[in-house]
Amino acid sequence: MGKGDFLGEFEQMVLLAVLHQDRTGYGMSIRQEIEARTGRDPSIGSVYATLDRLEEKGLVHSHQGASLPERGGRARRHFALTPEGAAALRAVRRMMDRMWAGADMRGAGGEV
Amino acid sequence: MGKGDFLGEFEQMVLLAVLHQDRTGYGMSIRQEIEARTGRDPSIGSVYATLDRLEEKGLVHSHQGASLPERGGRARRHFALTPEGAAALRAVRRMMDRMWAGADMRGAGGEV
DNA sequence: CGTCATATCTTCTAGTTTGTAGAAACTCGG
DNA sequence: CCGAGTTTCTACAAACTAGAAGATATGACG
Repeated sequence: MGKGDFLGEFEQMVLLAVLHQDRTGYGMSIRQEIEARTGRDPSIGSVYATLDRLEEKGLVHSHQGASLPERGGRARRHFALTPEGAAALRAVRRMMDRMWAGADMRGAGGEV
Repeated sequence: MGKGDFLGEFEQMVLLAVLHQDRTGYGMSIRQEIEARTGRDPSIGSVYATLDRLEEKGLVHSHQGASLPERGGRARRHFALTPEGAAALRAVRRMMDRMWAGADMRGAGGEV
């Protein structure tokens, strides 16, 4: 019924960013990973909101980082992919691959 | 501000289905294309809602089909990709490729 | 002919989930 | 206490969803 059976667009990006920084990534660094790769500039709030949703769904797991930041601040919350998260990523990838299969962009949107 | 600068997940799928059936596709057939390729079973209402949104954004163009259906019913509304739609598709593809680049799923979600 | 039953297709309505941004709160070192 | 680095909260906009309602053509049947 719900739409919650699939990954939204931004959820995919965040999940991939978590994968790229497995176990070491936290809010800020994940935001940066996305920015560096895509040029998008999501607000930090968006990232956390999505991260929280992904954790609720069991696709991601978080734990408090040891507090040894040298330079002050609140303890980091590190994220890691769960097996379910990895599976969701593979599933969405498979779906999109099928949708793209045979796509011919030459002349798309041509003569009206 | 809005999120509307990018393509949502389902918007991507619909846009690709339109591409695959360029100029001949209409609500029902587009729904089927998605189902056939991905196994998803979106309601027809979802498809039209998304198609309308895409047309508003100028990514898709629609026109009434000639009424020669042999077997009664309302006239079909055919869809085609616009140049902007093709560009949006290429853009989202590029973004996702960058997010996936170097993704290593081996052992992802491993030892907790 | 007329109008009705039926098949196709589209539009409308109403609600949930995702995505967004910015402000507020927390926590550490100095 | 103050400033820097982080996370959480609040409030709203956009995307997604399903199903019911509306529209429009054809063929049947009197």
